[in-house]
Amino acid sequence: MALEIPEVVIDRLPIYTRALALLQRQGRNVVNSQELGGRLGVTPAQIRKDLSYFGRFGKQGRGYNVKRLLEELHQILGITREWSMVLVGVGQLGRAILGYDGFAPQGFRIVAAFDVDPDIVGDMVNGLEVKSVAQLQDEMPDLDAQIAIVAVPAANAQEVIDALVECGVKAILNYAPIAAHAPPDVRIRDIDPVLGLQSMTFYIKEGGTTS
Amino acid sequence: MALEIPEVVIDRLPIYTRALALLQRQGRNVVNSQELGGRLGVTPAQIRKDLSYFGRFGKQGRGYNVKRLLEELHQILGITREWSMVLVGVGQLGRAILGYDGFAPQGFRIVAAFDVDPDIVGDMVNGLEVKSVAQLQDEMPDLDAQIAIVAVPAANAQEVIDALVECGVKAILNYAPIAAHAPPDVRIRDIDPVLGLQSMTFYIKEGGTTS
DNA sequence: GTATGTGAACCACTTCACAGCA
DNA sequence: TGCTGTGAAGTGGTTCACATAC
Repeated sequence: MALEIPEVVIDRLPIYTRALALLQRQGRNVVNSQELGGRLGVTPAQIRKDLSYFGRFGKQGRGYNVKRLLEELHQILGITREWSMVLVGVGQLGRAILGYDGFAPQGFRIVAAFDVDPDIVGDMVNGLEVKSVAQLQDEMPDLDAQIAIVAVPAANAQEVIDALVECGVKAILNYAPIAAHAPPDVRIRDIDPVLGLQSMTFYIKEGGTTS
Repeated sequence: MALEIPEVVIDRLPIYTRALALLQRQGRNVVNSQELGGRLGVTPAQIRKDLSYFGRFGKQGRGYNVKRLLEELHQILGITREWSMVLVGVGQLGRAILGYDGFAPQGFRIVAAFDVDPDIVGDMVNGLEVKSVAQLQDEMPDLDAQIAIVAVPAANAQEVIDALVECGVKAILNYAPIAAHAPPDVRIRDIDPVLGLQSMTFYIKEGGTTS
């Protein structure tokens, strides 16, 4: 199987997955690239090309079986299983993340939470006892978590990420507003709503130009 | 001035801005594209090319004056002013957004919050009285908010977005996990942490391939 | 007849490499 | 000498268009 799948393609697969899951809930059995593309704002050719990196899932003249394609995508993305995650940073943002109900239905579960603040360590938050970051090295082996969520202040984010990498974490969802560094075998996704706002203001700042 | 600036370029400017602001706080006066690129994981040529769309801000042999470049970028992005935003959806997620302390320092202020739930309407949250979405049309003209944040359940997100567009909103930060539609003159940014997780699992699912 | 899968053509962004300026 | 600004070259992703299969 191919080693040369563009990263943008991988980034689109979860979107397809999300749309297919919706179609399935709506009771649809079959969908074609045209309709799927229309719903997502993506060209039909794009969808067909993206899928073709992984196999031939459609039927000419008909389209794609929703259930089948959804299963294939789950397989491809590695989301047939549950994934355990650890959270570092249990401040306001961290608590919101712990309370976010969008992870569990998709198979992502936060199994431990860490903080530096001694006033917070020991607290029960959403059914989890907050542990000290000092214990990270000790606790991680038992947790079997390859994914971490970082919700600490910008100033401490890089050191936390370094520590997590040291513990063998392979994917990081970073909420701190910094450009984080990690070895090439560790994936990082940054979530910073302000960046999105700041790029949108460019376009609206004065009856501005539409793309 | 050019009408043909790639959207990817615009998306990078806030990152440059963030890094320059940090440099400024650290007391640095000058930076060259090499160092800035190193910090951000971007090639120096990329930075120079991106900036060249907007003008000539550097000095040969020296680099860029941090303060000057920062000001230019603020100007370009339209973030010299404050921006007012409205929030729709004051559930768990909405409350977390209201409490998020990352917006204000960057000049983004939530000036009103709306919800459908009569049990929530009237509540004071973070100093704002929650209004009914039914009042959206009435309230919006006074608020002078061109940006909206959507934090309602997926099932209601599109109708809320339609209503906001109707009210003249020009940019939407969408936290609902759907592919939202809007007219071309309205910008949308989606924030869905699950999509990020699902694309990362592709790479880590079994001692997986690094990019 | 209809919609997929895919090489080929196209387009857009990135990187190169060097002239030009401090 | 050192680093920017930028045409030109290169690269990679998107779209086209049609043979293929149902």
